[in-house]
Amino acid sequence: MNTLSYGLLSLLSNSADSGYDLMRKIQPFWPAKHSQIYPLLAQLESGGYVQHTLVVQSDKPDKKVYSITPIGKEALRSWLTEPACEPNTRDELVLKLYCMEQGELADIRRLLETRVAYSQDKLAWLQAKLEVYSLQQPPPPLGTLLLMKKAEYHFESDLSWSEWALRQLVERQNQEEPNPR
Amino acid sequence: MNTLSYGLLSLLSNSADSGYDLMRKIQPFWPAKHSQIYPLLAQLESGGYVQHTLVVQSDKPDKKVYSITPIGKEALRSWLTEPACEPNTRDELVLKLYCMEQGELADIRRLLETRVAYSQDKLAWLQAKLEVYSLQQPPPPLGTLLLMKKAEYHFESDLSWSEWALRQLVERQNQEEPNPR
DNA sequence: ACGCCCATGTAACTAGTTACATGATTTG
DNA sequence: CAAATCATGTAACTAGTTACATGGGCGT
Repeated sequence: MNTLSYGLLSLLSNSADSGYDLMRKIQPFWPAKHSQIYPLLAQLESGGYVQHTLVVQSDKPDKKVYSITPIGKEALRSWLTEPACEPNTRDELVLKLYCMEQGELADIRRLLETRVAYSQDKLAWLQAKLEVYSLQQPPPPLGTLLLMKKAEYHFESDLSWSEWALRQLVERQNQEEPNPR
Repeated sequence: MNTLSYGLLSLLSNSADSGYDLMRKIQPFWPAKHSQIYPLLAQLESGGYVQHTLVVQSDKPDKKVYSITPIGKEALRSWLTEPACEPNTRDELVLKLYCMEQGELADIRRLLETRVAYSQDKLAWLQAKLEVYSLQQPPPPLGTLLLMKKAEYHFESDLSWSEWALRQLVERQNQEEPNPR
């Protein structure tokens, strides 16, 4: 049982889902491809943590809808008593910024502009989703709200930072080419 | 050439360093163990991107100090012209929060308290480091500043979120046990 | 017609972690 | 006297990505 397995159980503890949907839902919190998820679900099923029923669809391919079992819930319960391991972030942009002196300012500027746009998109998408959730009756479980708020905090700060960084860069650029013409 | 290789080159473009030091410096931006770094450095050397000189030390074990070559700098230059891939974060805590209904509120509370303390520590450490850097003469390269500021933004937001989440949880806890005695 | 979305799976590979191995020096 | 730090490396494993494979429906 690795972290991704627990993550899948965690999603299933809120609602039954197909492997395909689990894959998309877990992306923002724990990136994983379908090729990793399908075998894990089979493994979880053979361990008795989940079970599936085949749902036949006419317009779309048939799917396996997985649901959590009492054994799965017990596994989550004991997992929750253990401390969480430290979060880790891998961001290629920061590695690039560290050696920015080696390249063209225009390239670095493009990288930062891309990041600004990315954060804006993510933030807008999240806020739309939070809006929907706030109107929902009955209100969604507290866990869901905490997650979405965490993502909102994160992208707000990422946006602020990247905008600030871009301003720093533009300042530097102006210093290097003062008084055009 | 994978991202970690470029990351090592990026660090070396600012200062020559031993594998051991590179390992510690790259941690915050791209977690990696020494067992991954040493073979990569050997590979980078055989590709002509870096070279090392043996530095004999009396009080500590001898070390190999790597420095970047013109070929390495050229590799960085072309890497900087390519777009950076999207950042990804893996945080076990969010997976745990998502299934918090399955466990005890006290356990969840402990998890959040741990996170609050963690963010506070990181933030304090960073701000001390930023303080040192601001006094430094000559000022450090812009890239370094951008990175440290990014980390500061990040831990500030993480701290705000985790404190907010903890308040939400305590509220919920009070609702469940109203008017003690 | 071409490509994307849905849906599931396996095979081959790369990336990353844990464990094994060694050994001196400093700190509690 | 035990544990941490410095320093390098390899071996064995787990985790994660890319590529291969299939196939109907839907939009342009």
